[in-house]
Amino acid sequence: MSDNYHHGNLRQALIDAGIKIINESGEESLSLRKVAAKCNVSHAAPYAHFKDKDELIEAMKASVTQQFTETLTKAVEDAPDAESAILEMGKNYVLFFINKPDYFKFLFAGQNIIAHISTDKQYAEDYPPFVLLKDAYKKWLKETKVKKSKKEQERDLLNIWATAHGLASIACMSGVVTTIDWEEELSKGLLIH
Amino acid sequence: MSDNYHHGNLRQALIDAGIKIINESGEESLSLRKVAAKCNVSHAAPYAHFKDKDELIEAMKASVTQQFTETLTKAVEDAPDAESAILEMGKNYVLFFINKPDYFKFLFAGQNIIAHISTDKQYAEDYPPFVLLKDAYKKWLKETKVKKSKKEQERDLLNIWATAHGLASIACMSGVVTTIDWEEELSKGLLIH
DNA sequence: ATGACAATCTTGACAATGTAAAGATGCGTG
DNA sequence: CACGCATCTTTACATTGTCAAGATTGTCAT
Repeated sequence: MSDNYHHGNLRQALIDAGIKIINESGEESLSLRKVAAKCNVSHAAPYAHFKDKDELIEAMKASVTQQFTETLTKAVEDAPDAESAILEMGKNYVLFFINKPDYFKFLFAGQNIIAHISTDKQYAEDYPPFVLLKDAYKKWLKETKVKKSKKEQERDLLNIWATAHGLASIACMSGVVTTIDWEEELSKGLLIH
Repeated sequence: MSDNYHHGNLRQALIDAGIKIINESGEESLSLRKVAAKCNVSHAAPYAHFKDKDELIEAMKASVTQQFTETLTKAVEDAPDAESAILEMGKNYVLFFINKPDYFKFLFAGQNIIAHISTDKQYAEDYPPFVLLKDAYKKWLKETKVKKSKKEQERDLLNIWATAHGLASIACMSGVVTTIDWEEELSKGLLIH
C-alpha cells in the first residue's frame, strides 16, 4: 500500500466514494473525476477497474442492491409466519427507501430496474427481492391452504410488488405523503385478496 | 421570420425538439446544443428562453404531463360510471407509459414527480392526474353509497395511485412483465376493498 | 538475484457540453 | 426616426468522459 501506486483496493474504494457522493449531493453531481479525487487518485485511474462510467455505476447499484436485499432478508427471517413476513417485507421495502430517498432515485431512476442484476434475463424472476417475495408467498399458500391458479398467483405477486414499489416511488420521488401512516397503508395494500 | 434572427416561436420549437430527441435516443443524449442545432439556431440561443438546461427540461415535462393528463381526462369522460372511470383511468395510466416508456423515465426518473407542476406545494393534491382520481373516487362514493372515514378514503386513493404507478414503473423501467394481462391485473389491483 | 511481464496508476490530450459575457440584429414604441 | 428591448450569434472558459502513452510496482520464471 505505497502512497501512490497500488492503492490496495481501489475498486471498492471507488464504489464507496461514489455512493457517498450520491448520498451527499445526489447522482447529478457524480463525476468520475470527483470519485477519483475522493480516493486521492488521478482522474484516469478508475479505468483500470471499470470500462467506463456506466460500469462504475452498475457496480455501485449492485452494492446498494445488496444492502437492500439484506434488509429484506432480515425482515423475513424475523417474521413468525408467512403472512407477517410479507407485511414486514413490504414495510421494510418502503422504509428502506424512505430513509435513503437518493438510493431509490439512484436504483430505479432512468435505468433498468434489474439490468444491473442480470442483464441477460428479461424477467424479474431472479431479482433477489422478488425471489424473497415469491418464497414468502408460496409459504403463505401452504400455511393458509388457500388454492389459487397460477395466473392468480402471478397477479398476487405482481400486485404486492407494485403496491410496495409504487408507495416507495411516490414517497421518494415526490416528497409527497410522508405523513401518512405507512404501516396501516401497507397492511391494507399488501393484503392478499 | 427571417432566416436567422427571430425564429418565430423558438421556445416551443425547443421543447418539441427536446421531446423528439428523448423519444429517439433517450434522455441521456439530450443536450442543449443538440436541441439548438435541431432548431437551426446557435448553441446559446436557448438562453434567451430558458435560464438553464433544467428549465428547458421542466418545460418539456410540463408538455408531456399535459398530454398525459389529456389522455386520462378523455378516459374519464368516456366512462359510464365512476367505478369504470377509475378502472379506465388506471388502464390508461399504465398504457400511456407502456406505449412511451421514455416518457415515464423522463417524467419520473431522477426528479420530483410533481416538482415540475407545482414546485411550491408539498402535496400531490394539485397534481392533475391525482385530482382526476380524487373526483372519480368521490363520485364512486356517492354512487355506491359506501361510507368510509377520511383516513380510509386517503388510503384508498393512495393505494389506487400506487398500484397504477407501480405497475407502470415496473413495466417501463424493467422491461419485465410486458406479457401479463394488464386489464385483469388492473381491474384486480384497483378494486376498492 | 534478475529481468520480463502484467496490473495499476499518472500525465497529457481531445471532444462534447453547460454556461457566461459581449456584441449583432431587428421589431416595436415613443 | 432614434431608441430600447428581446432575440440571436460569437467567443471564451471550466467541467467532464475518454483515450493513448508512459511510469511504477509487485510477481514470477529462470
